[in-house]
Amino acid sequence: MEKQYNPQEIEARWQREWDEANLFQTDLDTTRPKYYVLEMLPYPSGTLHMGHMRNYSIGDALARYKGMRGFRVLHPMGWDSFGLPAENAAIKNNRDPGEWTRANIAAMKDQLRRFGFSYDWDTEVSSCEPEYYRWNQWLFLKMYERDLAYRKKAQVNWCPECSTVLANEQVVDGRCWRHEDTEVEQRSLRQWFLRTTAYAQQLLDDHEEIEAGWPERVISMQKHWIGRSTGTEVDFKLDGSDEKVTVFTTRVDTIFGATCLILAPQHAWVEKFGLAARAQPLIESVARRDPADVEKLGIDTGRFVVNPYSGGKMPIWIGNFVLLAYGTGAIMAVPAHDQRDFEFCRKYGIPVRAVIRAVDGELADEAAMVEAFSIYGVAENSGAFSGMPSSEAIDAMNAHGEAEGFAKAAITYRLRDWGISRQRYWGTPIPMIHCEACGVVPVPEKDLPVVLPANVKLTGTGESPLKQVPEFANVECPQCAGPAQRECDTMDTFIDSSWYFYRYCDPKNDKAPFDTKKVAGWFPIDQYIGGVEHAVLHLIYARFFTKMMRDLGLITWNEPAKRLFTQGMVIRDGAKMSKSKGNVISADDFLKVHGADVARVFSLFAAPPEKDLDWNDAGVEGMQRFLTRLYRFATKHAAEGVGESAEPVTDSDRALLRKLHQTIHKITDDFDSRWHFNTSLAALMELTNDLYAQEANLSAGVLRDIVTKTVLLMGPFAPHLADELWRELGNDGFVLKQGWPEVDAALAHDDQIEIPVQVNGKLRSRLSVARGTAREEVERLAKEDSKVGPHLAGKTIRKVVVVPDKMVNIVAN
RNA sequence: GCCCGGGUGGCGAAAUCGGCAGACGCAGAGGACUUAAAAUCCUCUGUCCGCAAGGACGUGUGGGUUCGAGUCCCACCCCGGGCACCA
Repeated sequence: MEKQYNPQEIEARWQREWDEANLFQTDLDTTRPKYYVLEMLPYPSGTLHMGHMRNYSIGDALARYKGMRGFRVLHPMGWDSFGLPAENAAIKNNRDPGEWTRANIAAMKDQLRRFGFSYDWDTEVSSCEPEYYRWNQWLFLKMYERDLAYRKKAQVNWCPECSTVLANEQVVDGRCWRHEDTEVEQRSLRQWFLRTTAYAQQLLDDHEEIEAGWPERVISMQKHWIGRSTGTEVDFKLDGSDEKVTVFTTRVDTIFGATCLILAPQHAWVEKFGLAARAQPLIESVARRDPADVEKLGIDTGRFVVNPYSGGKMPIWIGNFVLLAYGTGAIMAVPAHDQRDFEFCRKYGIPVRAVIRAVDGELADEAAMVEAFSIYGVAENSGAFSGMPSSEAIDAMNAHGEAEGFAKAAITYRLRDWGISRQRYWGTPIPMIHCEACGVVPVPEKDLPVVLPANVKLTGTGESPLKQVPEFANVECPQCAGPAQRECDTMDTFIDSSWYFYRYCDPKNDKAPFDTKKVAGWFPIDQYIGGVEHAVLHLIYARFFTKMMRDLGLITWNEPAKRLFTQGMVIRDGAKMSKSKGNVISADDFLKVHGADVARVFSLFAAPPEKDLDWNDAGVEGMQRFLTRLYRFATKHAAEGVGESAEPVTDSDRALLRKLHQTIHKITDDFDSRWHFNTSLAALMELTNDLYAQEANLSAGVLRDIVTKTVLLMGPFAPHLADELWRELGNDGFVLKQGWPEVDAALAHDDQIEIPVQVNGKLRSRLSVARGTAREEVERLAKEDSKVGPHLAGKTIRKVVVVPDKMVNIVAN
């Protein structure tokens, strides 16, 4: 009997049934192949947005598909629950961040449940709980033991709005990644760092292992971020002294053309020369500006260095375009062969000396130069190296410098060590103690976790809030038992998300971050899914942590995730959904009006998952119509054909069975290769349309077979509807526990096919022929075709191209 | 400036290996049912010429390769993203 589709009623009922049956519990039976599908865990802001919903709809479709294909699936979810929003909300509303966070988690978990995502909540992880963050602390201690965690005074990025330090990765165009309008300041603070640079080369090399499964874009962004360049480090002696300054250059072949040495304004020698105050305006002149708009500024220090290759004296300058953080913070300026140096030297009247000529040309006339000649050529006026091509000169000069002890080949990375100290409350306490007598002392492992104290007064002044808590801050030194101070900074929350995916495999372990054997049974992650905005933050940190944990002996592999998928953003009215733009669709409202299945199907249908999705309310109606059509058809015929043969009798039977099996083939292929679920759903719509069109001509048993398999195919996309119809058809159990429908190649096969006939590449007719018709026969039919004839009149056939079962092209003139 | 993507109807898109461009959905037009509306169902819908049959044109622009190009090659234009005074 045809029924009315009532998604809200159906969805609530099935969510209850799934819970009661523990349907999503992870199967630990190791006889079946495993599949680990992971979606990036959310920050518990309190409400799920449509970007999350899209991310999880993709992951859930995959998880359910793999489940139906016979894999035991690990499909976990958790909470990246430390972080500033909780603290800011606490200051604003005078509420405990923990209480606020846990209430948000409860609300979002309920929303996830109401979307019907197949998460195993027994593996849930929440990073703000001591059961989790104690292992952040433990890992930190292990890194400290291996000198991978260290403390140093450093120029750091300070966001006045966040009142805390930011990692380089969290600074975007000189502004805070959380506050687009807030300019980041530089402060000199003592901070904890993780030695990510120790893994720079491995992070690059191991791209090879993941290249096949990660988007090229992400790999290329990471390569650029790590920024390896090969070159030479050269020591220049201060004239009249034995002190040296080192510069890094990729073009040592140009060194005979160096006419001055330029220090970054923050370089140690600037202070040494007593010029720090004068150099300050140079620092400010480049702060948060587009480099193209910044005029080059310099200060002559009046000092000189000696060029170790040429023996010549070169003045030392300070320049605003030299970066302290890259290379050694000092450069040799070769104006003739570097455009930036050229601009600087011309402005300040520093000589230009050409030493590289084009391979088939002459040395440039320095006085007439209007721009630098910056490509490889042949060295001239370069002592013993004259006449050598650039690359040869580089090798020879490296060898010479190394022999003489003033230079050596070197590799420089753009990647910096990861500053992780945050002067905030809602994060993992750094497990260190400062003792006046013993210095920095690690908290003994047995004293972990260092628990974040509750009821802390938050003021947002920029001082670490934990300093205001004497019972936390004042502690006995573990070494000498004297009075000591705890480290009161907390860890960057990106630490939390750098290894959470391991914890899912063993979430309740209180002896170790995880059991090595348990994670080995699930890793690597078969498919990781999340937003591309994490390409250089989270995804570099996560790879770094995996390598570090491998070196600690916790795991044995190099890379956490075999495959990564980055889905597009959800856009509405031409902009990313955001509160400030007022174009947000609330998940709760949507569930009330349309239900979960409509949301899921719409988000998968409206665009292929890697592209941005334009949210369109009319399109949503269309998906509702599709689900309703399928529901009505299935319920109308639910009782028919039980126990009857599914052998085709009528032509309609054969046509629809063919369509069904072609659809199964297509969707299976989409899941296994391209993930173009928009076309999977289009195929299911076509099948549904055909069912309606042939409704009266189908044998009951065939109709039942087709409807049953269509319901199974819908399982990954609209799981509530699928289970409801599965039950309506008189079946037991859940769609998720059924096998994925098999393609019957014989049924999918078309015997009679239509092939286009072209004359000179233009479509003129179509032939209906049996599949496999011989070339000659097709050619004969094409030439005799009544629609083709007029186009051949008066012409000579020069050639006939026949692609069997595909097309015919008659070339004539 | 450098590195990635991308450009197809009114809109979201499809065309997976060089072989019928525009599947599927939205929007629109017309019709059926209805006292009426909603819902549902049916038909049409790239542009131009034509009563029609049919024809011409058509995947950012210009060239090229090919029997045949949205797809491959060269040059260019535009849009989006990433990085950016990286020595």
